[in-house]
Amino acid sequence: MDLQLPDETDLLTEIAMAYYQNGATQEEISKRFAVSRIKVGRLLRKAREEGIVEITVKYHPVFSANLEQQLIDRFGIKRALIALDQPHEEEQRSLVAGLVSGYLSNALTDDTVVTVGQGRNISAVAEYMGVTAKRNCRFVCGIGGIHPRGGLTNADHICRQLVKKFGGSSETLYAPAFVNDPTIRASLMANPTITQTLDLARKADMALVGVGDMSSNSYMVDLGWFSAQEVSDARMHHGVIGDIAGYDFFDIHGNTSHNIMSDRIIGLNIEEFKQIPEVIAVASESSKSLSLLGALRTGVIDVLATSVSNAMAIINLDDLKQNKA
Amino acid sequence: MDLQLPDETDLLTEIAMAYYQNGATQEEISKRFAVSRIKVGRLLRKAREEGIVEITVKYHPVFSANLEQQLIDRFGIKRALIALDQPHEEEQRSLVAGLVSGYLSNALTDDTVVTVGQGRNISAVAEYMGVTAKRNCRFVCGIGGIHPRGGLTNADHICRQLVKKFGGSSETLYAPAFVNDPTIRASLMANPTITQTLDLARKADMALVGVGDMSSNSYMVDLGWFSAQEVSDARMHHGVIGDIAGYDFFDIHGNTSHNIMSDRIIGLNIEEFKQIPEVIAVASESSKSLSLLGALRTGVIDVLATSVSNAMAIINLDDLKQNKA
DNA sequence: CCTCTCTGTGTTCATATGTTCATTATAATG
DNA sequence: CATTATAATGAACATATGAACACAGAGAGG
Repeated sequence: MDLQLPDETDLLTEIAMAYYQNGATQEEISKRFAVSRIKVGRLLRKAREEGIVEITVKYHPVFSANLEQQLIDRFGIKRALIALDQPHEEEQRSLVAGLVSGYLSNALTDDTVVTVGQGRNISAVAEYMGVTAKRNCRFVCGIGGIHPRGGLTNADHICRQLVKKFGGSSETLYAPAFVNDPTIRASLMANPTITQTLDLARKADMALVGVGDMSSNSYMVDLGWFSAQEVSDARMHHGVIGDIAGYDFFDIHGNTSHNIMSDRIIGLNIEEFKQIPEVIAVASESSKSLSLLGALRTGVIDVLATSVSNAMAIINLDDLKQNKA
Repeated sequence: MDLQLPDETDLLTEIAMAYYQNGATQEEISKRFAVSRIKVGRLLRKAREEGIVEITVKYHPVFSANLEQQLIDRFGIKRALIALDQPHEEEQRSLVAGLVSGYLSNALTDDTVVTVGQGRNISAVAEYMGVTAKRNCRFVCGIGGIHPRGGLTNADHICRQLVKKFGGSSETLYAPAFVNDPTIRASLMANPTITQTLDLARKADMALVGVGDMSSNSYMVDLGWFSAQEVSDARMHHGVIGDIAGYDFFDIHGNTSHNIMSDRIIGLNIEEFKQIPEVIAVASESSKSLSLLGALRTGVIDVLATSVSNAMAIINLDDLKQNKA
C-alpha cells in the first residue's frame, strides 16, 4: 500500500490543529502558513467536512453514563447507546444511527458476520455519513424483501450500503419476507439457496435490528402481510405492543409466545435472534418507549440504541410496573 | 438513583446542539432561549469545558485508518491509536494520552482490573483532562516504586490518579521496583501482601505500560538499578533496544530472552504481561520507533498508542527488515 | 447593620469570521 | 488553439463573536 499523504491533508491537519487545539486566530495562521486569511477559513471548513475536525455534542457525560448504567443493570444488556433528543424525527434517527455507526466501526472486525434487519432505523445506520476503515466482514439479510419496489429500507439494500461503508461482502436472502400460505413458506424454506443464507444469518456474531411499535407496522396491513383483524386481535387479546425486526412480536412483559404469523414469514424468529451473541436494537422514535420496554424484557437485546428521552421513559415505565407488582 | 437532570446541563446541551450541529448563530439562540447573546457565548464555552462539546482534530480519517490497519495486519494487534504529530514532546505525550484516555473510557467497565506500569507516558494518560463517567474498576500497580521521592510517574501514584479519573479503587505494590540482591527479592516475593497484589496484577484484564528505548532508561543507571557496564553489555552483545514497562527488555526481533535483571525486579515480567488479555502500550516520543518495532514483535502488545510519524516509521522499518530477510 | 468579596449579568467596542462578488487560474472541450 | 465551463482566489463588506469593563445581587465576616 501507498503511504504517501495526500499533500493537502497535511496542511489541513496542521491548520485545524493550530485553530482548534491551540486557539490561534485565522489571521495568525494565515501569516504562519503564508496563505490568505480567507483561505484559512476555507481550509478549516474543508477540514470539518472531511472529518479531520470532528465536533460532537454529547449529553453530559456523567449523566448519560448513569442512564446507560441503569439500563444495563435493569435489563442485563451489554451497552446502551443514547443519543441526544432532537425535535425532528429524521434528525433523531440520524443521531442515533451515528452512535450505532460509531459503535460498529469499533466492533466489526474481519470475519464478523452480521445479520441485518430492515426498516428506517437500520437504513439510517447504513446511510450515516462518516469515513471509517474498511474491513472484511459479512452482512447477511435476516429477512426477505418487504417493500416490493424501490425498497431502500429492505434488508438486502441495507446490507449493500453497509458493505460500502465498512467493507466486506453482503448476502441477500432471495425470498419475500412474507407469504400468504404456510405451504409456500415451507417450500421456500426448503430451497437450498435460502436455507444457506438463513443458516449463515442464524450463526451470525451480531444482529442489527429495529424495534417497532404497533402503529409503525400498519404498513404491514397495507402490504397485505396480515389483516386489520389480526392486528387488532394481537393488540387487544394478546397485549402485543411491539416487534423486533418487524415481525417478531412481544407484549409488555417481554412475552413472545403470541407470534401470530411466524408460519408465513421468511426470516429469523425471535428464538433464533436470542442465539445471536450480540443483538443490537435500534429505535429512535419517541413513540417507541413502551415497545422498547417490552423488547428489553424479551432478553433478546444486547445493545440498545435510542434517544435520551426514550431511555428515561423506559426506566420510569419499568419503575411503575415494578411498583405495581 | 435520581434521574433529575442537573438543570443547566439540559440547557447547555440544547444550546451546544443548536450552535454546533444546526449552525445557529448565538444571537438566534439567545432569542430562542430568552437569554442574552453574551450569555449564550459563555454557556457555549462552559459546554466545551465540561466536555459536552468535544472538538477533536484527527489525522485524515481514511489515511489514519489505513495506518492502523497496516499495524493490525502486520503485528496482529487489536487496535492502534495514532495521534497527530506535535513539535513539542510534552504536547505529543498529551495528545497520545488523550487517545488512550478516550479508549479507556470506552473499554473500562465495572470490575475491570487494570495493571498499571510507570513512566511519563502512562502518567500523562492519568493526567489527561476530560470528563468521563465513573465506574468501579480496579487499578493495580504492576511494578514497585521507582523514584524514591515525589514520584509522580510511579505506578502507585498513577493508579490513584486513574481512580480519580475513571472511578474505582487502586492497589499499591508496597515494594521498591528494584533491589540489589536477588535474595532480598526472593524474600519480598514471599511477603503475602506483595504476593497478593502481584497475583491480582497478573490476572488483570488489561495492562497499561510504556515502551522505553535504551536512552530513556539511562535514569536506571543513575538510580543504581544496574551499572553502565550492564547497559552497554545488553546493547552491544545482546542487541537490546528497548523495554516494556521499564525493565522487560527485548531486541529488534522481539526476542525477550536476554533479561539481564529479572532477578532483581519486583514487578511483572514479560511472560506475565503476555498472559494479560489486553496490553496497551503507550509511547509518544519520536525516538522510540525502533524500540516500538521490537516491542510489537514480542507479541506482548495488543493495543499500541503512538504518533503518526512513529506509526509510519514502524511500518517502514518493518519493510526494510523484511526485505533483508 | 454594613462592608467586602465573589459571582453572575449586560453593555460597549475591537476583533474575528463568513459571505458575496468580481477576478483570475485551470481544466475541459470543440 | 480558442473558447467555454469550472474551480480557486482575494477584496470588501456585513455579521458574529469575544474581551474588557461596569454594575448588581448574594453570601461571608466584621
